Amino acid sequence: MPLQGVGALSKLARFEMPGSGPTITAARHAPTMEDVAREAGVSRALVSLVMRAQPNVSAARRARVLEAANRLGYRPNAMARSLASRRTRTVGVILDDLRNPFFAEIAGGVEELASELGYQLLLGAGGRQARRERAALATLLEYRVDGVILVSPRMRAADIAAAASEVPVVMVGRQVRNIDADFVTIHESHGTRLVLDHLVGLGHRDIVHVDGGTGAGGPQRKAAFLRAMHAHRLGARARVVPGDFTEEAGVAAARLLLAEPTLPTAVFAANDMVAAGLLGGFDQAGVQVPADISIVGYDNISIAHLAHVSLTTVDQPRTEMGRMALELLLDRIDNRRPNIVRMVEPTLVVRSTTGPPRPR
Amino acid sequence: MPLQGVGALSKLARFEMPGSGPTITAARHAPTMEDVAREAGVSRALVSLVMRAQPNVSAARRARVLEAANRLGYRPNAMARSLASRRTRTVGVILDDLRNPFFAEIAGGVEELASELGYQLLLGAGGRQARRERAALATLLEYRVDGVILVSPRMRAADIAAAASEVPVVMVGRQVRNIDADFVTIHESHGTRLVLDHLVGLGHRDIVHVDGGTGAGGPQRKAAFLRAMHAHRLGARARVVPGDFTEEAGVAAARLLLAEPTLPTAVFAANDMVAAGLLGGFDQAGVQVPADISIVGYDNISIAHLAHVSLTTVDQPRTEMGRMALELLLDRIDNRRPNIVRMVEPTLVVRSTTGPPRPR
DNA sequence: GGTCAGACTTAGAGCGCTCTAAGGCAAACG
DNA sequence: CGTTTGCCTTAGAGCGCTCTAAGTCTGACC
Repeated sequence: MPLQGVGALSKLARFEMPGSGPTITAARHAPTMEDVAREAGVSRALVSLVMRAQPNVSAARRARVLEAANRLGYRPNAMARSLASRRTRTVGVILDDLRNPFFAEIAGGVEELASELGYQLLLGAGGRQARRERAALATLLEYRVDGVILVSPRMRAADIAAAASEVPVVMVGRQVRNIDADFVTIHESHGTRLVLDHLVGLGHRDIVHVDGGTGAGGPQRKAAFLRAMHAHRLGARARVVPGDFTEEAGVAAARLLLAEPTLPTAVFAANDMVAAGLLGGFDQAGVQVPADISIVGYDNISIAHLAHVSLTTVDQPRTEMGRMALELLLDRIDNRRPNIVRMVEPTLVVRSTTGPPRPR
Repeated sequence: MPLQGVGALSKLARFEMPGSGPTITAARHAPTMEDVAREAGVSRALVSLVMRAQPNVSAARRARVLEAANRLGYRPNAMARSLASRRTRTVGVILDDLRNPFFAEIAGGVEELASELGYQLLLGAGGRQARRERAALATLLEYRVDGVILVSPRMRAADIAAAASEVPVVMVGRQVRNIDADFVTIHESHGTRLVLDHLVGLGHRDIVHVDGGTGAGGPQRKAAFLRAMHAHRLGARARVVPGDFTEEAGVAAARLLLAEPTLPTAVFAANDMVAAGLLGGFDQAGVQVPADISIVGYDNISIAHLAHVSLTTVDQPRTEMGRMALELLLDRIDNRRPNIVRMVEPTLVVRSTTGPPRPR
């Protein structure tokens, strides 16, 4: 195994004893193609051919090179390869925060497919700040990634457009007009419609939506709720309580609703965190779910399926979205073609927080 | 903005019209240092000096170069830089699965610090398979990362040792003897002792541990439980129910305990998932927590703090562990020094699933 | 036996940058 | 007024690989 930190020494050695044979110096630094070529008794270019699994190399030569490489512990230098070939086989992923499972799961999907296809992932997080996000993107571009996946980016459209003019870009969860990129988005209103079809089908009429405020997707989901209520001829009874995608908002909403003379029969939360807060709030007040009130979440985060929670919610196939984004990106990298917008269909996962309303 | 996919064309152009001036060709490919140097009227080396923020460049020259770079939209090529400088300012992170919050949060910690220090993250996931993990590691090494962080690796020690002899390595969550690497580990038994001190302090004597089976940390946690019970002179009453770190195991354990004539007064679960399962199981049977039985988890995953769950549990500072791992790694990269083992102290987070036992 | 296509192999010029050694040039010195 | 000292700046040799153009060597064919 080569030692580290002796690069300078090895260079010296090479100059000082030019006739001492390759073996001695080869052991001092990470072996290069040159070393392998010498060991196998062929030219450097042939080694390159073998390493890239090109045809037109005789089986005998190939075996000899491979064996030499193996003997030396040769590891191709991806930097040098990328520099010469102008291809890095690396894609950049920019997301908000890995600690947010939504992003982590999308990244997981990207990673999964990337490793299957022999691509490497360069990761950058923006930590909810457009400025840091932009910096992370700039760095990725310095690494000359073959393409970039932006997951719900917060950057200004102009910044994204600039990047998209330099490198193939796929955006997940946010659509921006007039940008040369592909998109993976969720059919938002469809998910909401599924929820209301379910609730109304169970017999609910008084349905409250605890919304997500101005956060990403919040206004859209609220609008979709109102539209869907309207479609069910319940437009007049549609009610929205303000929230903000957090558990605390759910707790607060539960408190608010409990303070009123009559409870609605069902609550549709902007996401699962809010739903969890609602669950907690009602639970503490002795209100039974779903006997007294039904609750539906959105996202199907990991807590939703817990026996103790067992939340009816809308699932977004996050892993699938990640894979899809990479798929589009790689296709985009080697085919010049019109932009694609891929819609993902959410599905309803019915668990035990929903049931028919208590007869009155 | 430079167009993509016209590299060959630009090369042609350069040869065909050698006297046509640099501006025409410069617009066709991503600008290089050469282009910036020409634009600023200085040598390429000076541009390099400026780009690396080296001293000994006059302010005037520096400004002129920076301005030229900006005008051209120059972006240093990290591949070329790495190749020449033999430093990539890139660290590799290998983990099991991004979709597991435990790993995602550690990775989040690493990312956070990395971006603060101007390092880039190359990510690889093993998907619970030692083979894939090894492959991911090999790829990272081809990219000549400056160092590697292995989070709870499943690889054989020999594979890790081989990697550690090529590149600085820091391991998180697993300790291996005789490997030239640093370690970030959790003081396992301390966490368990905190739990038992808490429970015994509340007056509990009949405490059951639902263990994690043979999974990582399972046997250790079980052993720590037995030791701590012994230390409290409760060795004879210590009881372990087999589990496996999943929610289902918790549900099954609850069912098992409920089938017995008397319930223990407290249960210490191997992790929060098991605790959630216990909670669900007892809940369904109408057993009150913590009035009838206290439950303690381990990990403090995001669900633990939900109002509806509010689980007393042991927190492991995952973000901190990630940051610490990178800190050690970077220190290790530029200082040759003895290996370091950094112990992280878990803390007990008391919420509402624990209370004094019901008097009998 | 000479020729030539086709299969293999090799030489060598980059890819875009870093970094050492050497060069230029002004101010300061004797 | 010729040096010397320091500060800037430059030339140029790589870093390890890819890839085109130019070989070399067979064996088949006439």
